[in-house]
Amino acid sequence: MKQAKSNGRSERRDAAENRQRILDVAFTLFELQGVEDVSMNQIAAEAQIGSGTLYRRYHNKSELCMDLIKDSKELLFEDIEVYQEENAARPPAERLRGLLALFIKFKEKNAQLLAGIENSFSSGAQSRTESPLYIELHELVVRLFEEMAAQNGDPQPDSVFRTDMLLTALSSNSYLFQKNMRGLSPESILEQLCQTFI
Amino acid sequence: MKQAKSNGRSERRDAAENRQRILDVAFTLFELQGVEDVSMNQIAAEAQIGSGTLYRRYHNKSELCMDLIKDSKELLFEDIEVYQEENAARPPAERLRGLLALFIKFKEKNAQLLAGIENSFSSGAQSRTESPLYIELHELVVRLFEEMAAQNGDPQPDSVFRTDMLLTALSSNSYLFQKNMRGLSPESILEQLCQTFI
DNA sequence: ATATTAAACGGAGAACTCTCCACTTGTCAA
DNA sequence: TTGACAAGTGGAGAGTTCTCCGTTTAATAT
Repeated sequence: MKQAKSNGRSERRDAAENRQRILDVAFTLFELQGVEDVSMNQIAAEAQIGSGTLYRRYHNKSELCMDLIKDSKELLFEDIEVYQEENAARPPAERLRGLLALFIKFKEKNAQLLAGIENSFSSGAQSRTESPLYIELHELVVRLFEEMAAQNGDPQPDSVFRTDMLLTALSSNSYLFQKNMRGLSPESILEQLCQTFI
Repeated sequence: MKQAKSNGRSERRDAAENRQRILDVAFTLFELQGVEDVSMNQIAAEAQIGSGTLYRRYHNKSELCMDLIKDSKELLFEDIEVYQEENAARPPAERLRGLLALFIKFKEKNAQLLAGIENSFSSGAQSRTESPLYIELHELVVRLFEEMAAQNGDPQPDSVFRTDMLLTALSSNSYLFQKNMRGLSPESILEQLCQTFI
């Protein structure tokens, strides 16, 4: 994990220790009290560092959550890739459904952190749509939509737009609303999404 | 405007004056600095009231924005009603498109306040989907979708879900993303929405 | 008029996010 | 080894949102 900075010197040892401590503390605290109810201050205090140090590494809680979820995210994309390869023969619509199913499973497993990511984007800054998770997923989905459009000679419904809508529908806000207010199960959400967008 | 409270005494005169002052100050300040950059404190100070008094009337900036937008909202619904009546003969898909066009015009005219409403929902509290604007719009759109479903005997795509998706696509987040990042004009957004959801 | 009282008031202060910057400390080159 | 210095640190403090609660006051009943 050394040479973290792509240019210049490698990360200082004490800095690396602090980073690890932050991650550990955050993980534990999130587990214990829920992401929403843990403040950056609390994390800093518990990790025995100044809040400035914490903010130096993570500009906001979002970024911290992203770092915490990185491994799961990589697993997700591996799963997706395997699935896509194993089902390369099947029609793209079906492969898209498979991808969505995997993503929904991922959402269920990381609901808290994902909600934390979306709710804690600091004011004027970036949004959900600029996170690597969004961008990478977007790419994959667009490709599938374009494959679908190529098969039937339809007057190309803009794949990028359609993908944005589909992923917006899977944002924590929208997804949790469907679960909690409309009472839909993950399975029926998947079903409805396919019916609406595919 | 007296007897505002449905039960009990009428609103106190000084309270009414304060309310008006708050609204005036907020309107001016929002105009001057942008909704995002005006704090509740600032409004209270400028209106010469304690912040407690401000919060007593509006639990958060969202509610204040909602009060400020009330008149425009009513105009919107009048416009929609007129349009629906004048075009009652046309197919529901077309009427839905008309409704969306009116709503988008409304969004353009009230972009700042609407964004303020969606961004300032205080933490655990209610969301976009519980505002009267959402609920009323939802009702109208569901009706249109159901009319559409009734005409062709399709295996009823759930109108409620479809409406939620459509309105989510028109939330400030999603809408502004399409405008600013994807570079779509209001017209092309309307076009794409129809292609995707109708 | 006067008393009563629910409503309205205001501002201190708790809890938070995030910035700033003077200070400290690993690291690397000499 | 040592010294320069970029990197890292910490905590005060500015600016927010929102709550709490003792005080004031307008509207009503008497």
